[in-house]
Amino acid sequence: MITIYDIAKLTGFSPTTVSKVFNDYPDVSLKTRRKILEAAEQLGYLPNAHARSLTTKRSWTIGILYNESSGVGMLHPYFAGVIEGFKKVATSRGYDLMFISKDIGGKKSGYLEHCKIRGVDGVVGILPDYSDPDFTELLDSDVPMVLLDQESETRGTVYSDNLDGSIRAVQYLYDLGHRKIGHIGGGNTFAGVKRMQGYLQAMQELRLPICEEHIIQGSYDYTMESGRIAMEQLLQAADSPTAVFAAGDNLAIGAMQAVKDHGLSIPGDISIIGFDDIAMAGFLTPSLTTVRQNTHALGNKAADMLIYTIEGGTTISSEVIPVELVARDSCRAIE
Amino acid sequence: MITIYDIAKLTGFSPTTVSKVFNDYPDVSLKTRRKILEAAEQLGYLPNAHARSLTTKRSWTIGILYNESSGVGMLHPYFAGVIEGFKKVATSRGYDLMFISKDIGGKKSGYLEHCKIRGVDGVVGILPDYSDPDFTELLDSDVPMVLLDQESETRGTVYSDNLDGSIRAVQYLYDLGHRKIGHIGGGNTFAGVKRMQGYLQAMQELRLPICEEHIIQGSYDYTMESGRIAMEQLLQAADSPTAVFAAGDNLAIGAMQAVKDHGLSIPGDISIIGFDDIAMAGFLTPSLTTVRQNTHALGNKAADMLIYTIEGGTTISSEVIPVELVARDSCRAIE
DNA sequence: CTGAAAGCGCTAACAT
DNA sequence: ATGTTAGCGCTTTCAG
Repeated sequence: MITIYDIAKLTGFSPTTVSKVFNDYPDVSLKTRRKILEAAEQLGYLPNAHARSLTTKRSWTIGILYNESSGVGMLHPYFAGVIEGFKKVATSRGYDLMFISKDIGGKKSGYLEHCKIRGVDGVVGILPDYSDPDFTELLDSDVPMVLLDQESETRGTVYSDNLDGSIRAVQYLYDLGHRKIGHIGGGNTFAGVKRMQGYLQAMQELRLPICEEHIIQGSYDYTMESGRIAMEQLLQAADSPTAVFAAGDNLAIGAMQAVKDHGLSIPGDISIIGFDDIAMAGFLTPSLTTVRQNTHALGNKAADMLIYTIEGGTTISSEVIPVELVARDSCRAIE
Repeated sequence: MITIYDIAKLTGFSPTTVSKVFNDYPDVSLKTRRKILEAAEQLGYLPNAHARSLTTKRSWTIGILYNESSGVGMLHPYFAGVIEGFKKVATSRGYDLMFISKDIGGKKSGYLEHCKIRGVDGVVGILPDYSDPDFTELLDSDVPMVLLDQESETRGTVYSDNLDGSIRAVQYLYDLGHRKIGHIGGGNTFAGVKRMQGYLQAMQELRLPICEEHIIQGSYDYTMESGRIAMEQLLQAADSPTAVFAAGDNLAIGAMQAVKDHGLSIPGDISIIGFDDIAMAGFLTPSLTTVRQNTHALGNKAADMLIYTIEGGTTISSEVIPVELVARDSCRAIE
């Protein structure tokens, strides 16, 4: 391995000067800088990140926390989209991304321990359930952090405008003439709660009766299967809804299947609207009307915030990313 | 930060002995070991991975190479599934995962450079196109590596049995009575080529005429949109096929949409079979018959191989993971 | 069984 | 503008 000492030897300068060149110190003459750079090129020098981190206490690494236990995490397009967006700005700002699991070195440990051992500069959390005690330990630590889909007194957070999106979804169905509007919820997750809240609020504002039978919780991991089961229940209801707002596209897809299984048509018999706008939404039959989350913007913003914090900023803010209703074919006007 | 020196001071032993305890050296008395462990616990000691890596030249980090330029990468369920599987075994063996991009430190560089600077112990590649010159540089290096969806003389590789899967897909359609079987290809990717080959081979073995008009390439990134476009072309064909084998589920989904857009029914007018078995497949209407790739096994196997290589093993092998035909509703028997 | 000493590659005061 | 020195936290001979 080529080190700065090799370059120093070759050029006759000291290792310090060599180091200065690579760190863009101003107090190196242009001539020296050139010589050193040339020698580095010639020798094929590459810096050693570990050595650098050891002295500077900066690893230029950001940890990604995500749900590993439930199958969801990575496999959900939402997660993938956010990470894509996050990675783009993190990379451009010089940071690399590392997955932080509860285990390290093949042994059980915890998020905080893992972060400390790896010396990550900060962490981005994308979890459905932030109440995990192992997570709160990290939350109470001094590790810079930004959270997706969460509110916090002490940390920056980023999330979609779930409330607005839900209200618009219900309003949209209302405008199409629907009065019996059901909801398939996203369980006790941050987004699930917010969307439920938006649904309830919209129903109230529109002076629509809120019928308990028309509100069914899907699972916290937004699986299609749980959407299917929820819709089954909705269809059992005495006076089943003419339209359903599902808290996630996967839930909506499961719901669509249940409707079809009952020999009913979408949107003929029941209109369905989802939340997310996963890539698939436009390719379903019928194509799914949904509330689009801007996952890319979510990721971008989260990275901006985290890096700001890492680099000394201190604002604790909540960034709310606007959503957009995408009208397709799964809802129809009635009456 | 608590270091081994703090523990040494507290217990009265030398830093060396402390280090030995954490590295499970046998030549430390049980009593000493206990005292040191206790002190470590009490002080809240956590090792510093950078310092350790600096001396040992082992980072316990594995780099993930994936396609960042095309939007595909991370967003495709295939990728996510493989990484999930990979991560599980890597984590259990003590390794963490880091994304390796072409950039590092916010500057353009290259995969190899990035790997060297970060000192990863090995790399797993999941790329559609391994001919990227920036990648071949890494391929020619001494960095331990395993490749997905690729064959190589010098590196371990893991891939699904694309040939077998494709042959079975065609055979399945044949058994249902189909004789005019079209193919939507996965472009010039490893999997695309293999699946095309399987299609052609099966057609020949079944003594079915191979009609150029019935073979259309989708895009190398397997987008639904490209599947839709390909199917449009297939429908223009003078004597359009009664069944289509698509090289990926996304392609199949796009194809299904095109068929429906033409007022035709699946499987009434045209049968379609895909490849992948993404989570969505069973929830489409009609549900999609497809060839299931075991992404989890792919990831597991790749991790096993890579770690074996990292830890001194030298076998260069290709591991082929079996696939499975999942019959659903998008294909029907004719005549 | 325990410890002293050296060194991994780099950076940061602090001279000069 | 350049160099000296010390040290980041840990492991590894090698001696005792």
